Amino acid sequence: MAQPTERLQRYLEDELGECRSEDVERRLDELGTLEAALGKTRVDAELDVLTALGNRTRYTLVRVLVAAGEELCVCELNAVADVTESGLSHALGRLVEAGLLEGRKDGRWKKYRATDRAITLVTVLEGCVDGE
Amino acid sequence: MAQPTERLQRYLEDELGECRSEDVERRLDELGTLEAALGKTRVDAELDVLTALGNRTRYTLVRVLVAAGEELCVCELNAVADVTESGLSHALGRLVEAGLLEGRKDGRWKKYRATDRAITLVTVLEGCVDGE
DNA sequence: ACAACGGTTGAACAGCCGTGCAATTAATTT
DNA sequence: AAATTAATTGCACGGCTGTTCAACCGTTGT
Repeated sequence: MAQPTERLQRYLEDELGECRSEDVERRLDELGTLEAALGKTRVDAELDVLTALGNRTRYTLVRVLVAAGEELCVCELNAVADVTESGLSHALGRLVEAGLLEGRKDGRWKKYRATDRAITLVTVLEGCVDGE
Repeated sequence: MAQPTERLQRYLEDELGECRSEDVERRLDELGTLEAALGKTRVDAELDVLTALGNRTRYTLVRVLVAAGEELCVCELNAVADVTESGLSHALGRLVEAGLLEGRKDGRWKKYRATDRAITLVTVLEGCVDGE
């Protein structure tokens, strides 16, 4: 949303053959609508999920929990994640916050399992990445 | 992979009632297998995609291009992304590298469109996040 | 050939993010 | 009740990442 509308003007002239300033306005409006249709709240939520997954420690945890197909104890996950117990806890917290894991306290142990959201995302990612 | 195998030992005693050191070995092996099955190369590729998407500028670009359903010129995208032209270029480059966009040079203009991978991921994300 | 334009690239800097340390809470055991 | 254990939390620091600025390349037009 800077002022270089001139470039867009020239581009539209190239594409349409002709271009009045109202054409530029219209195009800008279309693009604005396209962007607005995303919805900031929604994008924020999706970004939260993406950034939660976009880290080796956290992604590995999710992947393992999905693969396990059952809940695992923190002390078990500790053997998987290459971080301090503290770091592990931070990671798990972030993932719960993003709705990718669910935690359950069982006596003095705490167990985590992957949510449907996590399962779906990991499965799709696995499917569409690396077919290459 | 630290030395606190003792905690896992105690946990397994709790779970199984009884636990010999070979049980701990077995569990550690299971967890190791689970982790190894992920495949470092694959995880790396997936992380690359996730970190590429996990940024407001880049994710917005992908979202817009998917919603547009057609290729858009850099000068059009410039109206959408809230960054310098240079920043825009960096973002687009990163997305191409992650296999989320494809670029095509058309005369003096350059156009980008979303790949199938991007379409799939955005669609799924939109579907499983924020139904809440 | 030169100038202008569209877009990219590399370097540099600011701000964020992941991790570890130390202290803390909650549950269990003695 | 005190001590031990499992796990979390706040803080601080180092490193990574996103952005901008400036210089550059390729194409188009004169």
